[in-house]
Amino acid sequence: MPELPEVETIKRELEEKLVAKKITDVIVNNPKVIREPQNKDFVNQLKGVTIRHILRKAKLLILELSNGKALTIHLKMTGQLIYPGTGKKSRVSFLLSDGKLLDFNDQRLFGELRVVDDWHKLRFIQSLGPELSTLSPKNFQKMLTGKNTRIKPLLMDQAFISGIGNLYAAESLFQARIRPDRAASNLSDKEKQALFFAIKRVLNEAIRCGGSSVDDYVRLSGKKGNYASKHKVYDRKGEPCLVCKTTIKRINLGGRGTYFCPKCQR
DNA sequence: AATGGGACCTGCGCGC
DNA sequence: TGCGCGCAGGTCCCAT
Repeated sequence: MPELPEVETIKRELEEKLVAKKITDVIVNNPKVIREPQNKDFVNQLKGVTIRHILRKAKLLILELSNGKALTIHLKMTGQLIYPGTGKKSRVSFLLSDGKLLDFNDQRLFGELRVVDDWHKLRFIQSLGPELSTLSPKNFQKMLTGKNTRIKPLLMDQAFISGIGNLYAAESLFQARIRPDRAASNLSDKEKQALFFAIKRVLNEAIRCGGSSVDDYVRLSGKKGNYASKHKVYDRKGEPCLVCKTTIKRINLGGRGTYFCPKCQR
């Protein structure tokens, strides 16, 4: 479930550890995670190139390379990047010029590695909406007007706002005291503003904590992030609300488990 | 156009 | 105990 805070955490750690290092070899243990290019070109295009810059767009990691190409990494649900790695359970390992490995692990094989000429042209990138951090509260308010769809699936719609997934949508809506099944268009201006600041606060705090380690997510070092202990509703079905002690409910919205407090959130 | 559901995968936890 | 099933959720794709 890596979302914006988890990917941002890894991005910062990669930046610190990998920039200016060279990829000297690539060990492919499971080619399934390599989406582009399909053949040996993936390895050939990476061997001997230096990692110049590391970027994050929504939940996608982008490593810009000295040959003008980019290595993009999407962790999807169970992807991990570990440095220094062991190569033991990795799907793909990158041997670096310092003699250490960068491991890409991914239990469920949903993750995606690509080498592309121009990452800006990726369809995934082209379809992304803005990140909340680039918006003003007024912008955000305007974007919500006329949207009859339910607020939680809307927040998770990467074409609308990018970076937010199931966990942070739930936590942000709790902080803003808004029920996840409300129609976006019927939120008051005050609620829209509260939501804007709640998302900002939740994402920033999660980044400060190094992300939420539920399921498989770990930081680059292999250590867990610390935000999971701060969750108010996510994965707390049947437990008492930390504010009012009402039992946290779980409903299904847009095919996703959705946690909320029926009393605090209206 | 918005929404729902399935597909992609694997491991875990549940109920019987 | 062991088995089968549902579930976890990011993204794409198709149907309605």
